[in-house]
Amino acid sequence: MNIPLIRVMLVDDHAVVRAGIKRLLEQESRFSVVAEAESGERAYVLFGEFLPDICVIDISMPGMGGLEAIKKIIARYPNAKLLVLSMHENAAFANQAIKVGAKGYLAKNGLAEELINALESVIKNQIYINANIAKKIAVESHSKQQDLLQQLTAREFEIFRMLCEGVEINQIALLLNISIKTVANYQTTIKQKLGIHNTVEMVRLAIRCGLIEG
Amino acid sequence: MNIPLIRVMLVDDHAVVRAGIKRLLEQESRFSVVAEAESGERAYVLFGEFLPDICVIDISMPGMGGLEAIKKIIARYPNAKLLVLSMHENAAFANQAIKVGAKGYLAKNGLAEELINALESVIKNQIYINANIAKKIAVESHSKQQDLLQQLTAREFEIFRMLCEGVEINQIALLLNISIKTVANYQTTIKQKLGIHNTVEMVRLAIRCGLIEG
DNA sequence: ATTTACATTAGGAAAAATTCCCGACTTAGC
DNA sequence: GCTAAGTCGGGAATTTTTCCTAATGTAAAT
Repeated sequence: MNIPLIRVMLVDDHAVVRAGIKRLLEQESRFSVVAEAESGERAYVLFGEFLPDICVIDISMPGMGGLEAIKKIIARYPNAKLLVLSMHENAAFANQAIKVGAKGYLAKNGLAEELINALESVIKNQIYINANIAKKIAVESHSKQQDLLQQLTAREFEIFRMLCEGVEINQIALLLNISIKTVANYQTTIKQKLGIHNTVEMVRLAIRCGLIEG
Repeated sequence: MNIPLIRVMLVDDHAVVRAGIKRLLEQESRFSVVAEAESGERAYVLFGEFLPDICVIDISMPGMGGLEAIKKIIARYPNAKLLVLSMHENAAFANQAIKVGAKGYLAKNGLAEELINALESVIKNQIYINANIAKKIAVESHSKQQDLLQQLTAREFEIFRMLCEGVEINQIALLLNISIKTVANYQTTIKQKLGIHNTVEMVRLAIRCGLIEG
């Protein structure tokens, strides 16, 4: 009896990490890495080309970023199985990832076995969220700051993150293929929702929430 | 003829990354991962216990962090071969790592082959630094962050700090009894001197320099 | 003592960013 | 079909930022 291999695609801007995970998965003889992408843009293209059974994707990548890639992929392939493997063990990121259509969220500091488990859960059409993060979601979701971030829509959150990363407005517009005006307007509503009056407060809030590092 | 395996220790807070790199190295049949640590504290303890031929270490870890661990290890074992594998392709980080005694610095977005090369260079008592980063060091080494702040005049520094605290320009003008125009002009020259293009970078620089808390 | 350098202070003009208000379009849910 | 919410962006007014210029004061250098 020959069980077909699960065809996996890896998306991460770190080649070493990709190569490592590839070895890791292929050692489990039921996985086969059929494609790798180093950016959100490439991920979208390659997903259509290879139509993998599942895609492991990092969300904090330069350029388009993972969330946007997930959104674009899900828009075209609503049943795409996307498992987020992030360095942020952070409720806000996990929430947003699931909101835009990811089927799982897992921190890189998890065990290798957990990655395998997560992959298999998602393959079985389940949603997988790391236990620690699930706990954090439960705990943090009652903190004021997290509530604030929860108010943001997916798009707002995404733009908020980019703004806090220091990406300039015209760059954001370019990367997201929307007008500068739209980004500027988003910025205003984001600040309003977060009760923030200037850029400095915005960055510091983002740091407090673990969205970006100091 | 039996070549002895090179005994490697891995230090990274991401278990998945560790496991991946372990597979990656052990596929190259001349490496053997003899120990793994998930924190700087553990790294120091385990290094003494296993005395590996070489240690691959991430510097951005929670807790003690990699730099501090490197310093402690080098203090006890000055000939320890420590290769930094970091997510930051950044001259400042590389400088710091080498300064505290690391024998190599490599970004995670490099190729898997580069990791192997780096390991072998360091084993041969060479210093290995990724080409891109070496270039960056050459360029940036004359403008270290702390030196940057030293460039600012007293008034500039004062206004810089207030700006980073989130005090609005008209408030600053009021507090210092000078014109809003003056404050605005200062802001421009401050950004120029610091090589900064927007408010976000300004805040993050201030946090990195310990001027304000995240 | 006079020059030189530079820090501090601003104004004017132009450019860029932000805000506020509004409308269009799409999608999900009842 | 209707409604609510999310996404997108134009128009106009306002604010912020930049760039240029220049007046002062002060301290070090010649």
